[in-house]
Amino acid sequence: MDQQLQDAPEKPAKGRDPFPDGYLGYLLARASHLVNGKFHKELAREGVQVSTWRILTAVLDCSRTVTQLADIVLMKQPTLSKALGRLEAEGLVKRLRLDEERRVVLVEITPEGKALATRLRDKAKVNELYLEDALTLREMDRLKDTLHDLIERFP
Amino acid sequence: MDQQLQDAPEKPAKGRDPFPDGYLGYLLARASHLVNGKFHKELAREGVQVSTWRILTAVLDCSRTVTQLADIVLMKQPTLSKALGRLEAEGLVKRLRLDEERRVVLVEITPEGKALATRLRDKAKVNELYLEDALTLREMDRLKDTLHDLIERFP
DNA sequence: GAGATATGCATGAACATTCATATCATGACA
DNA sequence: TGTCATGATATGAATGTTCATGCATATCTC
Repeated sequence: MDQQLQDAPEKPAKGRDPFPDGYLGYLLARASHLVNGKFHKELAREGVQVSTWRILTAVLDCSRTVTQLADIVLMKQPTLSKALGRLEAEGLVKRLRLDEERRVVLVEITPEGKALATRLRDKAKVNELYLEDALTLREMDRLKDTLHDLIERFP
Repeated sequence: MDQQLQDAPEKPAKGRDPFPDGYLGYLLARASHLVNGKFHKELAREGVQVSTWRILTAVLDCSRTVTQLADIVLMKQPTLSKALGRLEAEGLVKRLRLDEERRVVLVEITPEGKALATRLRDKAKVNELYLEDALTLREMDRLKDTLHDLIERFP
């Protein structure tokens, strides 16, 4: 048992993996945690919450309704509504109720929000460059394509 | 702007994506959310928490220290300590302080825990079969290899 | 071998997320 | 037009997570 404790579990050797190492769900979670975690720490250093980053980025180029946005940013709708409250209080987004369909709220970024989002997005792009130490550009593109397919086709 | 609101944002067409769709961090998060989310709903139906599933699976084949385990299950150490308290109260794991190194706590699965974990793991394997509707086995293997490489080599 | 430093885990208070449900708007239809 | 089913968003209470920190143990240095 001591031997099992000594080697670092975070980097399982390719090939063995009983579980959860060979389980795609785990690999995806781990890769996501790793890649995003690095950037999230940068955000934390700037005092920016992850939800702020996700939301602003998602509405930077185009306004979205709350429900659409919840799907994009991978949050439950109530979680998002509360996060929007915070962002609105900070003046980073505005909520507008649509006239044509008064149940719907459109989330729109403010100039302040746009400034912050643009700055963060640039940092994120830099962060993505670190990936080139781990994967070739070819592998990256293939990985992105595969993930796109998975996302589009998963039941 | 209406047009942008009408089409489903969750399935971006391959090729366009300014941001975040073309951002690998987002694709990984989304794929992980999708694949794991489906299984997590199954767990919820059985009244099993995600943390329970992750922890039990991680110690099913081999005991781990708290710190090791926190890394494996992608949780912060305090979060894990509290989850372990719950699991221990339910009789699914035991915590043993090591004699050789009395700072360290070893987390060991109990027979009850093993029974539950085995059952859940089987369900997870079934869940993974759904992936075959989205990706070929070849693509799956390649994806797993790429993720392994990414995890091993990311700075 | 005593003091300084580091490591592993636990815990309380602050904060975020979630579930269930409320609220309000819309559309269908009798 | 009034009622009902449905949809979009908000909110309160319960729950979970995290940060900061505490305590105990181990290691290092002189």
